[in-house]
Amino acid sequence: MKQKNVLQKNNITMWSEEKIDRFRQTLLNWYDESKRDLPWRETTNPYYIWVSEIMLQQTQVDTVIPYYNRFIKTLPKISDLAEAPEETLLKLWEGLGYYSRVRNMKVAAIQIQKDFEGKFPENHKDVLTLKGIGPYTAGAVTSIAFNQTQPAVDGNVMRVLSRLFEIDLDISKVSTRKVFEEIIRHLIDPERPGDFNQALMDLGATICTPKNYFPETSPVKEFNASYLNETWEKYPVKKKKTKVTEKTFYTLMIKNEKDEYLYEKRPSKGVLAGMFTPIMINQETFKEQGWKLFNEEDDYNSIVRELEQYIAEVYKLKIKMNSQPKGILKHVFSHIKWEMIVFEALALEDNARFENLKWIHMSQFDKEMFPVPTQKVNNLVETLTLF
DNA sequence: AACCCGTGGTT
DNA sequence: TAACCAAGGGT
Repeated sequence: MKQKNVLQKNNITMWSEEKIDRFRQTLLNWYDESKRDLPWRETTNPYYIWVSEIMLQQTQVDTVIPYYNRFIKTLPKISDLAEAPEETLLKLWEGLGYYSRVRNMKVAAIQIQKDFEGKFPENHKDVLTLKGIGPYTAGAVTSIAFNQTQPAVDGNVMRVLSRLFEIDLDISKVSTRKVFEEIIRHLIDPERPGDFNQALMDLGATICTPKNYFPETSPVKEFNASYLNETWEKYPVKKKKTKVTEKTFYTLMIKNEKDEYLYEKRPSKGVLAGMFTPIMINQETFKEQGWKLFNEEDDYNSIVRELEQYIAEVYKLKIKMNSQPKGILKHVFSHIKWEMIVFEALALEDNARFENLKWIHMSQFDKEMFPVPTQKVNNLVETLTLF
């Protein structure tokens, strides 16, 4: 029995060597003329390439640029990253999201100091051992910084290739990436692998986009089977996401006599792990615990009395809440939607002394790292007069 | 394999 | 507006 390779299994016919050569030339010529000027394209320093690739995970180029510039300016060497306190790193990352990315980078920087004598590893397998670096990022860094012929298959590349070859595999599945990597191993330019990978991504980001895709404007349209067959609207195939769940929180901005506000550090796992928010009480959990004498509608009086009692019992803190919410804020995550019913409150005695609680004065807000939902609450409260 | 993890921009 | 999307990785 003859063993079928990955491409044969998926009914993908690879181009001839001659066609592959023409494709490389066409794509790289287009890239040389049309590539975007990006700060991380001014260097081959693997550390800087690494930083950019981590920031670019699930994040748009325009968002990343200022973060990237500030990050490498503040921490110009891997050793700086390895030695930086977590608060410094989180402040540099504030607003970018997916905060485990920067925590993992610190872990990886320490790995590099320990296992690779402080020098970013060149071996692809070594790179993959670094925390937070997966198949895409390993391929990106080794191809761009070290000119290795490694595939770097991201969402752009899968979209471009699925249209070029009319591939109907579901690109939301992790296993699909391997098929596209095999295609890239055939196509990648051995002289300029990093540029080749980046060219495909630029093409996906600027021309071969998800929407507003006009294939006749593509520099490689003659290679595009879905264009020639007028089937491009079918690609890429992507399973729809499940709906986001909604959660409602009574959110308490508690102020003491020193005009400081009370924040609570979230658990080390889960959403916004280890970050500060005001005290947030999940409405559902609250009800389940038997605090249910209130009815909703526009009368918050009974809710407020219960919340005051709850804070006294759970946090050992006497507070006086305003009887009406200051506002209702919404924040959408990738998979959750928060509704925050924000109340202002005064601490009648400053005896909240739990480890996870922290009083912070408004004048220190810009020095603290706050996730965006907390920033929204802060902004709301900054506009109000308490009592 | 399926789900978790932020945020901002578009349609 | 709800849904979708963006240079993914960890568990």
